[in-house]
Amino acid sequence: MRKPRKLPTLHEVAKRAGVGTTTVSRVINGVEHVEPQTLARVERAIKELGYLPNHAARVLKGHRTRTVGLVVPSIADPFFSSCAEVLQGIARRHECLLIVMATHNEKSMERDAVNTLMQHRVDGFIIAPSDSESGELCSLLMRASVPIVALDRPVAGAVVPSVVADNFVGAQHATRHLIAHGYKKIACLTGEMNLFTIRERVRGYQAAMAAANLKVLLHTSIHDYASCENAIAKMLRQPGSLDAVFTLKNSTTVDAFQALLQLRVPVPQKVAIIGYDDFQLAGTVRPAITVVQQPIQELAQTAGQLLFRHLNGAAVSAKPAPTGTQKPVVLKTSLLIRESCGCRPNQP
Amino acid sequence: MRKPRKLPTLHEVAKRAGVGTTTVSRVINGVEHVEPQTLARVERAIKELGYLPNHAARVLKGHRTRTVGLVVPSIADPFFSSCAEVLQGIARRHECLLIVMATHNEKSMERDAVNTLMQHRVDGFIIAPSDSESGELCSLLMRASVPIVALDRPVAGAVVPSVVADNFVGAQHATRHLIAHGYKKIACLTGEMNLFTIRERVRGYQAAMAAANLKVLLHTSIHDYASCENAIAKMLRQPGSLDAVFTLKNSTTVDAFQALLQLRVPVPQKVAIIGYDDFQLAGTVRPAITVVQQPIQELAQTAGQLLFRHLNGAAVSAKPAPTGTQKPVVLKTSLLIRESCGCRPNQP
DNA sequence: CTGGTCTCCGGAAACGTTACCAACCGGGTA
DNA sequence: TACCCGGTTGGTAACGTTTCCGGAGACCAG
Repeated sequence: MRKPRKLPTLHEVAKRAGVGTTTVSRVINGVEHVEPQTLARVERAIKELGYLPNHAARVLKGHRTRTVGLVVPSIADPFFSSCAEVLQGIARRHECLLIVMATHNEKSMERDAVNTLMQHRVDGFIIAPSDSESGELCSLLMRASVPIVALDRPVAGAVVPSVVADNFVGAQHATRHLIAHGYKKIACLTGEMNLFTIRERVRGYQAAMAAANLKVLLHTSIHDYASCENAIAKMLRQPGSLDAVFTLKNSTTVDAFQALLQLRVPVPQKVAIIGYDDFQLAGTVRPAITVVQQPIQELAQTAGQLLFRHLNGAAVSAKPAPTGTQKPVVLKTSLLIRESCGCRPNQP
Repeated sequence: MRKPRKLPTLHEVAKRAGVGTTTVSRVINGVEHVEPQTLARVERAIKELGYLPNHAARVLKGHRTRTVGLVVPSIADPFFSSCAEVLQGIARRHECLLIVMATHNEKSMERDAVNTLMQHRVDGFIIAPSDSESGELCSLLMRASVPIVALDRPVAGAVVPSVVADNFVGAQHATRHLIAHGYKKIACLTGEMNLFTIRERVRGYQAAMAAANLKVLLHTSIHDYASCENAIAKMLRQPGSLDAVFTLKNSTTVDAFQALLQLRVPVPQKVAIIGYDDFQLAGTVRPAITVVQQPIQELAQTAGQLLFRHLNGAAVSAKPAPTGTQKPVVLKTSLLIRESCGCRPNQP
């Protein structure tokens, strides 16, 4: 019962136009040396038949698929969906199709995604690797010599070029800012510690605290609103044990802020807060929330540029970098100062 | 200089395993009638060579691509990226690949997207049509008889099944709620009026206002924060000319809310506000914002189910629906009552 | 008139896979 | 012995393109 799939082929166009298949092929590829008259005939036939070239057949013959894959933890996450949007634009400009796959930070899904993409013979990869899964990536790289660039997180045993934000400095800067305000009991609410970015941010926080001789207050098991409110309430129970909160993840920032409001803690008079990653309404809410802002657009943009430079430019040799291991491209973050850190709107 | 692209083929696997290509094909397709011993040999060869089937070649032979396309205005938009996430999950469950394309509500990009997807011979489409562009869709439908389902907005001269939210009732309900609170000067800040969803919401607003004998206050040219604040400030200048604001789009809600705060207008004591579409922090902000909540998950889910039912189930005949035109599936919205409409947390 | 260089065109061989068909091999049955 | 049959195999023709190669004219110089 499954017959209908039958689009016109190049042969049918050729027959209808009374020319050979080669000529039709030349026309759809915009090759010159075709008489204007025959060209018109062919174009008419194409239009009349509603012909659309069969991508699979083209790929099978010529070797490029004009397709690149993007592998990210989630499409719904604002950070990665922004990246996807930017990258799709870049791909479009290079007449490429972008295929986005979500891994939910699971190894098996990541493997699946890469596999699927390889079966589709994508010309290149951009991937936000779920940590320490680079073995497979590298083997794929060598085997197929398909260009890969890592986004947001470097690949562990990395010989692949990567573009990341400066998580360490970003977190360090934010923590120092709180310290400069005179806060001493600064708690850090992390996200999943198995993520490279989170670990870097923790390191930055720790470095700043250590440099100021302050005690590190790390909470690594916050995963939803309840646990967040719980942790904060617990700290508040002993007076003077909490000055400020530094949250390392978007959703945690929101949770913590909401918890502080819920617990009727004046922000920032009693407890200040800085979050990592900007979000919608962070500036609208009262008090407006100070955050570390990531250069999302630039991150995606440079990753895309890097990939397409490899794709169009010089051949990808077996040794991608003459220097050995690739230095990752590190992009600066910036502290977006609003009110929740204790600053007045127009004052540092 | 572009040599390297050379993955092992089925032939090479066959040669290495000392069997025919047919046998290898049987193995990778999990067909029975293969002796355990040869199966093992083949599987070993596959592993050793790192063989991955060439999707293009498979497609060229058998006719299904196990690929579906999703065409939406934007990937970065939370509404559509949530849809994409859900749909990708469904596709995965059906062993299909989802390809997402953004149109930015431009006709040309929509045409491009559909074209590209057709060249890739996707098995089916889910599309949020940028209005009144259904001519092409229909022609494609008939020509190629590839299943399409419309998401969020119906196709104009629709013979294609569609899944939409009840924008009319949603807006009507919200407006009535404001009216019930005693507000009389209720302004409606629309989004792009060429979008079906927005027009429906406007209709709902108008219906509710008319039923209560109230004057319609429509603002159709709000497109950013400045114009939003401007419009509100202008209305406030004449005392008693603004009771409440009903915003029809996510970003407009945020802008309007921010403008009211900026203008030091007590919300909801002086001016109430209800927005269309929920968003992060809508419940955290003070006052918490009442919104019309759309059934995003269900929208995507039923669209996906509809598509895959067509794909797997009965053949898609030339006349998709025996009844003629397709009735769209309409999903209920709900009014998420918080504070900005004038309600106290636990009171209607 | 011959030979060479253009321009325009078409035949046919790939590309990597699947599906059809035939073949082989045991062994059970007449 | 002749026959058939079910479980295993392999050869080979497609699928719709692109590309190589060669042919047919047209034109010009020697």
